[in-house]
Amino acid sequence: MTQSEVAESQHPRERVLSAVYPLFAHRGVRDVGIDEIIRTAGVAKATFYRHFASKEALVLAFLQRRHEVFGINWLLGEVARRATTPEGRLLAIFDVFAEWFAREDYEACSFIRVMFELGASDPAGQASIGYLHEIRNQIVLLAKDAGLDDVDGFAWSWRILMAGSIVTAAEGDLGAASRARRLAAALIAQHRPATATQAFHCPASPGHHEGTGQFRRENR
Amino acid sequence: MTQSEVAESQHPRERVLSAVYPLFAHRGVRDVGIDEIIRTAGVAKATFYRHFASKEALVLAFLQRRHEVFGINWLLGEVARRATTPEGRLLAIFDVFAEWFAREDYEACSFIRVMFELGASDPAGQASIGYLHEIRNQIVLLAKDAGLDDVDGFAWSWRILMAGSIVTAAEGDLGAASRARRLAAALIAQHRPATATQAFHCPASPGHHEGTGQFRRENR
DNA sequence: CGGGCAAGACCGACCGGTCTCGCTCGTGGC
DNA sequence: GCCACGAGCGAGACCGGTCGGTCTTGCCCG
Repeated sequence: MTQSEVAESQHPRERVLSAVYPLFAHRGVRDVGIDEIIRTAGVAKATFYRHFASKEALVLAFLQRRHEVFGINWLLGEVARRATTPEGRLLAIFDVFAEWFAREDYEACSFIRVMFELGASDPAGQASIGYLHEIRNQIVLLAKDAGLDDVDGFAWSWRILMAGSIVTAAEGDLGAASRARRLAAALIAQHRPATATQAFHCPASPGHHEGTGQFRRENR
Repeated sequence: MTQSEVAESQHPRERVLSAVYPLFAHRGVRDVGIDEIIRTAGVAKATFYRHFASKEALVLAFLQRRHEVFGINWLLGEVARRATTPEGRLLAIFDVFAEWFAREDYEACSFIRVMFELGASDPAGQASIGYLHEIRNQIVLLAKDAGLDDVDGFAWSWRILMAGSIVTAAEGDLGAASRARRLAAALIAQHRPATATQAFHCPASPGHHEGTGQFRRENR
């Protein structure tokens, strides 16, 4: 193997995965057909199906790739470069988001998009939800590091801010990240134990249950 | 006309719209084909195309219908039934959301789903973003009623909470609405003018711009 | 020589969209 | 009051294109 050419002389499976990544990430899953995939990857159709049992298998592999290169672990690394304290690392998530949202080819979160595109009952939708839960679990660990109260409820609320800013950024809000950061700071204050908890006014909601870490909805 | 039968003896366009509504709302737009639509509506294909120029035109009509029967005006009505004060009406949004999320056939926000499914450059995606902006504009008016500061930034932040809870509810958080409500209360406190503004600690972010009402991203 | 490959023909199913049939029913001329 | 007409309709054949997926061919390289 000459190793020259471009970098295309890799394993066909790898060529397919790296070719399909931007297509799926930017345009979603259903809009990209097999023919376009193999054309972009420069791979024969038979070769594609030697390495992937079906398009669904490719989608699952894409989601895993997304999780590996642009998921929570990548985010935790970025966050660690920017802050040293546990609370600072939490808030730094939205500084990373600010750079992400500012990209002119901002493509939002593939897990959320696939969950909506294919539905929660589809295997790829289930996998997406699984990765989103993995993100939330890491938030739980960060919250524990920060010594916060009710880390599970905190992580769910944190996910609201992450998902909400991702969506409103796609809607067109250029300041979504900084807005979410302000809300995140308030959320941290709400979950700081004992000393100087919430000093702000929280109007009561009649018949308003607490809503702790409860979970699970049957797939539609 | 006997007027009996069922209630199906309406105008074909209306039959198509009411038949397609649950299909699009629950399964998205691309998953539902023309053949299934006309079969469900009990309408001939030629009749369908007499009333809709294309499937895209049907999607646009669906979005408009969604906006009319389940959009911001419906939400404002529900909210008015539950609260009298401006701040109470704002917070009541998440009480309505709590009931919405609890439905076993919860289908999330069609505007967000279509925006992600078709992309921001697609006409239907553009229309969806337009309806989302209309929602935000009504939040601005509610915020003005409540006498809050920076109503535009407030409305964007409020949309973060709405969109975020919608997404995390789809992920499986049964308490998304009450969590968002708590955050919303903190957001209102942040935007209450002068008297007793934020008493909580908001850690500084190095090089962190303010992020006011700026807006607009070019369609990808 | 043989396994993995690129190229691409081929498959049935379905896509969005057009067009041809009859049938029905409301309407206007008489 | 009657009837012929025509618009609108349901049913469905049909169109080219594309979908995901299979299979054949011939090449290249170990």
